[in-house]
Amino acid sequence: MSPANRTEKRKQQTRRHIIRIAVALFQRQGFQATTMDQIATEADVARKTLYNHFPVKEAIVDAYVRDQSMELAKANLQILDRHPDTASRLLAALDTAYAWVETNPELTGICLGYRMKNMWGGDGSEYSEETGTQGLMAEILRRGQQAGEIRTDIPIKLLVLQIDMLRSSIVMDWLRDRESFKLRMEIARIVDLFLYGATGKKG
Amino acid sequence: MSPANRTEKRKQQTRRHIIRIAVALFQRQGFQATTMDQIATEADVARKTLYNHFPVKEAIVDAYVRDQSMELAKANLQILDRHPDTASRLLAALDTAYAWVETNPELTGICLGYRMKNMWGGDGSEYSEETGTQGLMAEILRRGQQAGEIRTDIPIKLLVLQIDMLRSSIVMDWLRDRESFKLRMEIARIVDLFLYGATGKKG
DNA sequence: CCTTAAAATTATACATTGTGTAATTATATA
DNA sequence: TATATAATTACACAATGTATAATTTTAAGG
Repeated sequence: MSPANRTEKRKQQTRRHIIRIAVALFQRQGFQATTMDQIATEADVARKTLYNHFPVKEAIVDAYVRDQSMELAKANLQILDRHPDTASRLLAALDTAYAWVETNPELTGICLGYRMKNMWGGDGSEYSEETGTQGLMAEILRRGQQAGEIRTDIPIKLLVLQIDMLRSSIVMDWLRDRESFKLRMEIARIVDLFLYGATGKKG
Repeated sequence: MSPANRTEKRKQQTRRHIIRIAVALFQRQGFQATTMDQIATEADVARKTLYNHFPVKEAIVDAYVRDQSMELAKANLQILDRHPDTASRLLAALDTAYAWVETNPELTGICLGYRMKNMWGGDGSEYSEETGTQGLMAEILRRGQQAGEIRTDIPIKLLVLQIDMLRSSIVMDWLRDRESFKLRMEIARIVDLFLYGATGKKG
């Protein structure tokens, strides 16, 4: 048998345990105020074990958000068929993503910052891992291409990045001043920008 | 007289001095291999003085790139009139920006990572400071709006962010594998994507 | 010129982060 | 049971970034 039955299971178990403990601390005291030492003590593991699983503190948040994103995306994949075209599918998908953001503003900020840093500063190994939401977006765009609604001369990866950036920028603005506007009211606008570009001319 | 004549001048002087010494070390040994201690010693200032001017090591690179960007943009502002429309102006502006990136790949990566992290993770104070290139882009788009080529229902700031992201993503790909394509060959494609969106339909 | 106030630099100590190495424990395989 | 592998652990360490107070430089006023 491969060395990945009880060993691997146990490893994933402690990994999940660390995430659970850490996120609870983050939500209670804030991310900055929580030290790796504290997480280690609270989770009853060696500090080194934390670093075996997560290279930096932000990576714990990233892992947590990825898990959440994956679940959200799975649920959303099934309701795509209820929508007739790319525009409405994007609207629906973004709407649920925003709902999560609205209830987890702190962690969202940490996570976005971490991913952006890795996307550009890192060696690229991290960026390749698709999150749930990104996979969902890719699927929507793929269907759009088949329907002739989305251009095919741009790699889907770049299109996903672009819509992701637009989404993130709106989230960013909202994180700055949460009272200034309702998050989902901006969705239609950025979807339109994404689809028809800066000229706004619709064929 | 305001307390900002000799004092401020002297401060900016040490600031520039630090940047000059630090960047030289980065280019000689690499960013990671250069410690703040080393920069302090080499620049003949206290380590604490570094942190008075720059909160983290990456901020030194950011400051340097900002200076460079400002000079590039100043030169470019004057040749905008030679180009007839928004598309060709964007092409020209991006072209010079890429030229700089091609000769400074290392620092570009560090700088992008730092800015992205601050843009989302930080408190926003950093993001508001426009770089030279961003100011140039904003000016181009403003003229485009006046000429009726660019939509006016989206804040220029968001449009600038978007083109900046597209630009950065291409740079990122290029940093990963510098032989895979010529950087400026991709310019026309992303300008087109920016102007006409994911549908690619041109009015 | 001398004094005082403000600002920048410095010296020092410190908590925290992240890494490297080797010892220890638990699991898989033979 | 014996052995190899993988995870966890203990320990030491370099470097980052922060906090505080002392010291120097400059600005402003009598």
